[in-house]
Amino acid sequence: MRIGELARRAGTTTRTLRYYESRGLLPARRTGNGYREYDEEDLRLLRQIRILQDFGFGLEETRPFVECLQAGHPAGDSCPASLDVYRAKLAELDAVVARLQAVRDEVAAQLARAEFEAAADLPGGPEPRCELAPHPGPRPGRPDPT
Amino acid sequence: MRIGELARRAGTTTRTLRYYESRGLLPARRTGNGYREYDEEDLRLLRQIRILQDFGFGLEETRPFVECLQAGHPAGDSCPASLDVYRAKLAELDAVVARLQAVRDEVAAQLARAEFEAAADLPGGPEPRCELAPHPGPRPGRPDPT
DNA sequence: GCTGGCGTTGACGCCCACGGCAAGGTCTAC
DNA sequence: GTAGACCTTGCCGTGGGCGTCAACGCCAGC
Repeated sequence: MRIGELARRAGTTTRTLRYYESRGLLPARRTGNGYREYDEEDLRLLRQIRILQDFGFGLEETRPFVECLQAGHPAGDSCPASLDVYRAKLAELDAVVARLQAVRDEVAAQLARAEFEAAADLPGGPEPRCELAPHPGPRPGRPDPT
Repeated sequence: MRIGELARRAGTTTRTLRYYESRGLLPARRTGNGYREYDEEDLRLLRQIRILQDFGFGLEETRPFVECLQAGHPAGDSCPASLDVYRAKLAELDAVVARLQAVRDEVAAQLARAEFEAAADLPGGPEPRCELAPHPGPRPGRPDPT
């Protein structure tokens, strides 16, 4: 099949397939007129790439899976190199999630504090500020020059 | 103070400060010779930007905080617009964390399955494959959650 | 005067996975 | 013979937050 059909069947674009080939990820045979020629095996490789891409894997990270399939293994993750990528991605995801969770909690704390201070400033007196603002400053809103 | 000193005191670079100015985030006065001139208030604004940047806020998301300080408020998050940014970022972080967590679990499941299949293939006979790869289609045994 | 350390603007590079467009070649159908 | 659907290569654009020159101006010290 040619590039357009492969793209349609894999739910992607010809531009993407040409990009993969330029990266050496999905090489194509050529017909006499220079057109790229693909087969069902290429469709399998491509689907493997797309699955991993959907998971957020980088293109280079999909390479071991593709090479594993090209080597004739039953699945893209039948090879040790693919498992290593799985493990590395898992560790990376754990690290990212932990970091984002920490940021999330910090932002939540800042929001709670700021909301509390706003509520303390508006209705009652300026009393609660004695602990929250260490040194005296200009109290409420000044006339803004804009 | 001039741009180099401000950059040093804020732990950033002159390139960054010029970039902020080009974005209209941290405008600078100019001395007679064209040099940028900053004061302590600019340092406060810059520190506010840096804190939020470290949290992963985009530059545009820091703008309400900077404007809040410029308007004379005691803190960058003393204004409703800043609180809105906090809330939006919180929701965004929750969504991202949930998505990454789901991907993480999926990758963990794929890894466990692939490791199991590899262990089943290596030591014993090729028996277990009769169920895992019955026909040459892509049969990675995905959990099919939906 | 000359060196060196500051400052200025402008422009390009980077990363990543493509999208979009231009200018052309190729094949099929009518 | 011609429309139009496909294909080719090549190059620029995208977004975010800067890094890294390049080429020049300003100023202090010796």
